[in-house]
Amino acid sequence: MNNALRTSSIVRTASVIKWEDAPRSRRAGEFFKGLSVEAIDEFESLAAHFCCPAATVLLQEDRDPLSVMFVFDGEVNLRMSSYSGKRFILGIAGPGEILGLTSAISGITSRIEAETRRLSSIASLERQVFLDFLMRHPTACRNVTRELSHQHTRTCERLRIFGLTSSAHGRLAQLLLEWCSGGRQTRGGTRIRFALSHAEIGECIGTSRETVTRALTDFRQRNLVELNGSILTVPSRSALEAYAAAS
Amino acid sequence: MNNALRTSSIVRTASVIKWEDAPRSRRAGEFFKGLSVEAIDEFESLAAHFCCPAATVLLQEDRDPLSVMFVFDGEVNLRMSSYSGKRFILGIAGPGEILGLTSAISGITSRIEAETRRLSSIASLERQVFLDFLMRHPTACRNVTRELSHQHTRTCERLRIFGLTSSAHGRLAQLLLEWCSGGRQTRGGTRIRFALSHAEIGECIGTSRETVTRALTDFRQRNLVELNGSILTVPSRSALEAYAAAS
DNA sequence: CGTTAAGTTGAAGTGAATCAAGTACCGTGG
DNA sequence: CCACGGTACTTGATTCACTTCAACTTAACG
Repeated sequence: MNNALRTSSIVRTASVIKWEDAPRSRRAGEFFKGLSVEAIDEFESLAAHFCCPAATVLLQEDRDPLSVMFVFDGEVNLRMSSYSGKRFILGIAGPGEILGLTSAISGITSRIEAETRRLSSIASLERQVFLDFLMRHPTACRNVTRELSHQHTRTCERLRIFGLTSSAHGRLAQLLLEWCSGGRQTRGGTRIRFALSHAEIGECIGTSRETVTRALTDFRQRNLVELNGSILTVPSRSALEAYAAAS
Repeated sequence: MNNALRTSSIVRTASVIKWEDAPRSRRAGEFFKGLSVEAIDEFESLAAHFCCPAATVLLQEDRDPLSVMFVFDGEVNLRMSSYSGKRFILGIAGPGEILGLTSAISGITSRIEAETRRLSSIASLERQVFLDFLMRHPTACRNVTRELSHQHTRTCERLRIFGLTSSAHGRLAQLLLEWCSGGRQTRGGTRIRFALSHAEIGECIGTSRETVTRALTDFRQRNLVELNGSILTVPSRSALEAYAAAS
């Protein structure tokens, strides 16, 4: 997994041929789909590559609205925070996702903060350089459009949880269902990795640590979930859906 | 204002010259910016124009994900609703906005419903026709990208209200501040038109009718707002901001 | 002038935040 | 090996804001 953390320059000097296989796989996500080798090469020459340790702030509210970051490897917390210190997690960006895209396009300072959860590999472009690149490559522009609509869909789903589900238990159920989509189907149910602490889960659904604990123990008693260490299993997704709908 | 409700065919037969002035002004919004006369003409030939009365459902959850609608005139409620009957208003789309854009681009069925608030003038394109149009006109594609990022920004702002402000009073204050951006600055404060009922405001911020009433009377007593019929005045925006931050 | 929708106000019930105390689980260093 | 400190988790008691239900007032409209 850490292979991907090698900087591009190393890959480049190794072999030009590799541009068409190995690096291509490294470039997950909408943006690089269908781009010509020349376009990717150009992108590579424009981007600044770097790795950063966990808890590195990549984007901050009202600051640095002028660059776009591509996540090649790692995990990045996307969060919002208020002046009163309250904050919440909008989602977690993984490989292939683009940070600061919305504000780069519109020019409006976004109020989303990005912070790495662990060692991550990032490529950064200045806003104007990025926009010029899009002008030269209509395919990239179309990909960005698609990526934006994915991001918007995700934000809408999160808003849906907040807007339509008033109870904390219901919101947690919804969140687990959302995570189930990315989980592994096994006999015994859908299995998902449970990397977040109760506090962070609370930040995802806008509740306190304690409420998350209580809700999870409640779910366990109802046999809606099973917890073994950091592995969470949902025996019956439809049962959880029914619970979520009822709350 | 209802002039714009004339269908395009009428405008067309009237005079070809008018294509370059009057209709251009009718086409508010990101999408038509910088488009050539030929491109707009092509768009016009592809689009189905129609007017619809208030309370017409334009887009429905899980239905009709295959068309894009351009609002030329009128107001359209954007809302989400759950199977349990609960629903909330995400925002109100006006002239120049595009409905169903996100789902048309990504192909994922969006869960946003659109319903006219009053007599509205709409142009509709089938999804694939729209996508083909974008392929032929890179400028339109770029405009769509910008429009998408605006929509995303708005969704984020709404999510911000839900995620960061736990009290209903605080959320109302935030909503009013959001509306202030589109209000008129006068001596005496920022004046905004207040077209929504208390019930609808409640749906915007996820609270009950009664709570909205109580919060508004509270705000009046604190001199944070003044209410005269359907005109709401915010004497000091900063005072309201301070209140919102404190809650 | 009567009917319907919207707004107002009160009282009761409840879900969740908060505070507080205690437990389990690490890795560290004596 | 065990004491130690830190973090995450658990559980209980209290408090409060909001929902809900209900009665009532006001406004809107044919």
